[in-house]
Amino acid sequence: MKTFTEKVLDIVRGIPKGKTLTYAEVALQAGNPGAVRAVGSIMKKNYDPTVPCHRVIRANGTVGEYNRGGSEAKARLLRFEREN
DNA sequence: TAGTTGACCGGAA
DNA sequence: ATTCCGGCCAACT
Repeated sequence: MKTFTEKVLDIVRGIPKGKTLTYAEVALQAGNPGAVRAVGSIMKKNYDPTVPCHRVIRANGTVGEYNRGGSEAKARLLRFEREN
């Protein structure tokens, strides 16, 4: 049984290129459907480059925030990956 | 141990 | 359509 954090990181790590998951979806797959805030906290503190956190967006479709270049870089990365 | 914070969400005004 | 409020869970101090 891994910790919630580990699970979240693992899930995000498994997001295929060109695909985007919402924080709610990640929390759901991690086993805590209502822990979307916790997911955000975890992502913020975790700087692991093996975790494509830029593929995690809000439930309403907006990109949300990003610790590595801001929401702009995040949105542009997503668009690039999606077009490819 | 307890209180505060946050890359959120959904409903209400 | 936009703005405000409460709730939810893990990490941080």
